[in-house]
Amino acid sequence: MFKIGDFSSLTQVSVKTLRWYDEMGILKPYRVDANSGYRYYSAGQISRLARIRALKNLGFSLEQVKVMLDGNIQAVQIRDMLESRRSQLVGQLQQEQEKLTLVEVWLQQIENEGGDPMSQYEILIKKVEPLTVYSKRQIVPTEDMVIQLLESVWNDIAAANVRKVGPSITIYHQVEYKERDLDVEAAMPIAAGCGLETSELPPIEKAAALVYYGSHDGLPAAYGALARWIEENNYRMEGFCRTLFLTCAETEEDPGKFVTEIQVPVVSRSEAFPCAAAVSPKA
Amino acid sequence: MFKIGDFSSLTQVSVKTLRWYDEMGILKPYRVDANSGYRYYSAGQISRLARIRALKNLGFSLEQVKVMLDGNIQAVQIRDMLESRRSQLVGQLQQEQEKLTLVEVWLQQIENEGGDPMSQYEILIKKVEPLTVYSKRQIVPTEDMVIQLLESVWNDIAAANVRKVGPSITIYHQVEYKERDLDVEAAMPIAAGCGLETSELPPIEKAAALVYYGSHDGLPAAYGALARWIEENNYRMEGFCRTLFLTCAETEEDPGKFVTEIQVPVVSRSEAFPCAAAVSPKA
DNA sequence: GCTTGACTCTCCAGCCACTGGAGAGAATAA
DNA sequence: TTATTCTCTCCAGTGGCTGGAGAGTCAAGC
Repeated sequence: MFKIGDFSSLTQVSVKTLRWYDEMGILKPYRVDANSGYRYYSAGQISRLARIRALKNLGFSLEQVKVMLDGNIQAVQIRDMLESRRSQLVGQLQQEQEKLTLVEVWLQQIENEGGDPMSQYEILIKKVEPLTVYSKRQIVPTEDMVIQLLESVWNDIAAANVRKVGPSITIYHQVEYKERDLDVEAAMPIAAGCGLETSELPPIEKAAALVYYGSHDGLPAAYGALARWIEENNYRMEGFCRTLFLTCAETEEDPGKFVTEIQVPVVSRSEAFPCAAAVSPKA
Repeated sequence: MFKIGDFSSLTQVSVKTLRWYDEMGILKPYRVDANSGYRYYSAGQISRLARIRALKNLGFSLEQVKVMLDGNIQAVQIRDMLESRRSQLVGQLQQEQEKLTLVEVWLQQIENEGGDPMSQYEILIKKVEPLTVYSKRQIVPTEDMVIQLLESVWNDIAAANVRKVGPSITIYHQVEYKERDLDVEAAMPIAAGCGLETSELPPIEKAAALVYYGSHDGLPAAYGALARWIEENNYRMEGFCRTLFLTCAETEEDPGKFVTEIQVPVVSRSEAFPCAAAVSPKA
């Protein structure tokens, strides 16, 4: 029988943590003195505590640990929990790996160029959620006509008296760069089920996004910069580029102050993530 | 000029988050109406928000992001922050990798053997903190004499009237297994500066630890099981093993209920961690 | 039996970066 | 003038603890 302090120095688990495990019902003391409230632990409980620490060590939450230790649980359930934990870990590992790569690329750029260290960071990798939109897709002869397609979308929405819930988007349904006969979609996010026929823009798991300031004349250069960045950061374009007109003629008068976001779907150049091979045991 | 909701759908950052950034002083609205308290954002702020999101994306805290954006900060400081973030990330990656390996080994064992899925998890990898102890080191002819060495330590401590602050420990200062002439140290954690001469047990960065129940006769088998586990989990022993007598003759009468912990220092077999190579950019 | 000091108790606040909700006021459309 | 949709502020909660305050308890020495 140990008092909490002794049990703590025995197991190298802090007194606070032991009290917390008591409160959570994950490790009740063997006996609690009714008068003083003192907690007394038995030697036999060291095992349970060791298990708790081992499971926590693998990154399970206390709630999960509780289930694994208390529920009269079968091997198959343990396996399921391990499986889901594994895929979680693989995902985390990939994410961390990506962050690390980004940090290291940035460091390299500082070493090499010494320029404004913030300048690069207009660009970020993000997940784009699926979006409900009203849209029109068409093959237009030249770039200029894209705006007219967009305007026709605005007109339809104004006519139907529907609220816009996001910025105008154009999607280029072609992988290569073309000057003529562009297959382009003009889309406007609206709420679903509001009269107009809607469609769903698919999510982009990983998009390289660049926010650009200034008139639309600069957009080709911005696309170029983004393409270069994608190359340098060991990604590969895969999918259709989107342009989001965050502000444009509708909300901003001065074209020099337009704000535009370019989204390019990408995948890591090193898919079949190099760690994945090293990960499986006894490989 | 956008109201918070519009700015939110424009940037895909939630209203709550924008309010939070306001409160934290990391992104103040362009204008706040004095009467209504309504927040109004300008298109120009999209850039700052994009930077915030990009830096957060790399895993920096809001506090750090604030410093990076507000302080008139030099390239060298940015570099330092990136450097420290990088080493942090490398550490995290290694840890996650290890967890993943442990999870996968466990999964494999379930596949192969289908036995009690919890049984393995008496064992965990942990860091052992340095410890201040009173100790005696000696070459003893046989295993049995180890107990006597330990008892002599107990006697010294009792004679000096000093409190013990942890379990008795024996350390085998030899790498190979020997039956005779063991170089062994018996140690007892005590507070520093209490009269007795103390020494410091070094920390163990990574120890495979097994908690064992039962009389000391079973210890050799436990050592064997631990050694096997280490092998299977792709570790390698490196350093001197410790035995912690969590309970023994002092606190427990029944030798069948003794609780003992074995600690074996280990290193990952795959030092020069396989991901490390894949990590550097443009490798 | 009394004092001292070490231990233990409970309860509250804080961490991080938000999310969710309540209740009240403000803006906009019909 | 509603009715609806914003927006505001304030509070609670997340996980897994750590730290601290203030009060009660235990064990040893006198």
